Amino acid sequence: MPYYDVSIPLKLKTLTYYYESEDDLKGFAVTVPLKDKLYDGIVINQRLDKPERVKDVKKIETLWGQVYSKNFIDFLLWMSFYYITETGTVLRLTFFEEIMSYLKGKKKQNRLNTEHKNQKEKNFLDDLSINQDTYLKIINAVQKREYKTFLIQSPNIPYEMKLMTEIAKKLSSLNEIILLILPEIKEVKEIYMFLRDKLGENAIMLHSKMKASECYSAIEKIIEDKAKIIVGTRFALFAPIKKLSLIMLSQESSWIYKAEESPRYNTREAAIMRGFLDKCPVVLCDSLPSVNSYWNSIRGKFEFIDDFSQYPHPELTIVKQPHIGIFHPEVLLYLKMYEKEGILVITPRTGFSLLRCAECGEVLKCEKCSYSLIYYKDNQTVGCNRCNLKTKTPDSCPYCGGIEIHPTGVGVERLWKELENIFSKRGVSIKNYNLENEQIQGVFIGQAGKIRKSYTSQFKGIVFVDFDFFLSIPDYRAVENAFGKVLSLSHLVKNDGSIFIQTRNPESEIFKFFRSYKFREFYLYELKHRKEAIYPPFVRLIKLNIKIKKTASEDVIERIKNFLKLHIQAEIIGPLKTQKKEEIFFIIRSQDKRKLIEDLNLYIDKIKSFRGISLKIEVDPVTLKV
DNA sequence: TGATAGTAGGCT
DNA sequence: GCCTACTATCAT
Repeated sequence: MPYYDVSIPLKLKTLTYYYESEDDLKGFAVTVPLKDKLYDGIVINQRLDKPERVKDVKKIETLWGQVYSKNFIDFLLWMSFYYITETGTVLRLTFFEEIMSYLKGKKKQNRLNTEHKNQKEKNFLDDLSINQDTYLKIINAVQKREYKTFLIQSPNIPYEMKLMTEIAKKLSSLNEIILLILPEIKEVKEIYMFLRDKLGENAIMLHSKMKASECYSAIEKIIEDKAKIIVGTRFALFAPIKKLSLIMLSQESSWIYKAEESPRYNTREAAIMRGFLDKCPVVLCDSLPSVNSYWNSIRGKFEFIDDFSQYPHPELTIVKQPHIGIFHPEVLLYLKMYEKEGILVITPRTGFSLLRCAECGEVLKCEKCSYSLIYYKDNQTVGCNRCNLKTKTPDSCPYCGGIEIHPTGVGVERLWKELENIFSKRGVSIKNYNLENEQIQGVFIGQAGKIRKSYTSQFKGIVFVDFDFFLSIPDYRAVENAFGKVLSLSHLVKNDGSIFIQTRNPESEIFKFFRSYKFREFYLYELKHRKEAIYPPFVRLIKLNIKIKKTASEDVIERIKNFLKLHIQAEIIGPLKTQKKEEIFFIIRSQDKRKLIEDLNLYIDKIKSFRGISLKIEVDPVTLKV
């Protein structure tokens, strides 16, 4: 009697059912009984015997037909294995609900047509050009129908978008189905609009802010093979496309690609695996590819394409952040010379500044979470961005009692004041940079984390103030991220423009790579350091987050640690504290990357069964902080 | 000692 | 996701 493992979109692993059919039902939608209810699920695989421990195997109630390809099921299984989660949790990412309502014929009532107005006479993408060699390489790779990953270092983000649209145009004319993924919804819409103008109904959009009915009709088009180009956010990687020809990922190093809920997958890694299983090429683009991806190109796993050096770039100047005043004289001069052509000044934080005790040199920190406190000069308060707490500015240093506390570092408030001082007499307007398509004239202020990328506005220059903040973030990827940020904004600068970076330590080794865009040396430097510090990509890190409930016995943590040490052949770091008292985490580190995941899959149920805890697992964590 | 609430475990 | 069985707590 044939048995089938069925996954149901619940936090649940596969369950076994039988069905009188010798067919391989892998990828079929089915309805099965569970407890005393019926659930829809998907057949994951066929098996000859029932699992030993199960007494009565129930029967598959209804067979709905094949909805996922076998490759796609393998992709789900890989997701479940690699991220150490139940198959059901992964299944929930795959538009299963939409597929079932399609099969059951419950077509959504008001087919909200996403018909868009044939507006836009001109799009910023029209004028851009791309490297024809790169274009042809990708088209050729698609026609070979083999897995292969390209890593393209792009000159800027608009270039990536243009490359995507050109390739989409060509491949849709050849009847290929391609998936374009970008980090932000705004960017997805931009490309979608452009492609809709050129290619009409062939292009569809998929992102998490779409209405249920819009999402449904998108999935319907995919099922009926009417969609040739699927453009979306990471959400779209799990679209039930039967035969993919190409996956392209813009800004592969973006932190937005990391899912924040279980399964905490990394879109880049998942996209590569989907391409591998579907036997199609994967193209990763970034102006500053992640160290991880670059390493993969060094060791021959990816083909590296340098389109960055094919195009001119703004001059990058690194100057000393002065102790008094905010701007280096050279920067000040530049501001005064080019203020009419538009200059964007970027600071890492809100408020006026941080505070530092002149006696002991400590920067004032939040008592609860030890984040640096932000000083708001106007109302004489200090606040913690993480805990959202605001208190009166202390009169004395909490560490040494000293009474000389000075502002240090630069925030938005302080920038405003300084720029007003410099420019008020000259009648120059100072504005917050947040609107799109604004007339660029005068001096703009932006806070690094909040800048929304525009693809049309162009400045004469960008100035990064207090850049050291980005480098001091406690994350092994801080350097990579800091310079990634600079390059991801470089398209906002005209070709004859300049980017200034103000730092307290301009002699530092890392800046020498960026002065002349010497990326290879940067990567080698960074990789050397990671190897020495035993960090990825040379090892695998897994974070185990443990919430301790009231019912837990006092020594659970100790017992879990002993269990891990006994069964997992890896370095167990922790328990480490989080800012929440009832939550701790372990970092598990191993050079045998595959074995670590295998071992954890083996023992995860045992770890979960410790009483009074709830466990969250994160493979390849983005940051070691919580 | 039984009602009640909150929670942990299993489902094939 | 949902049902059930368990246990801690408290009023009776």
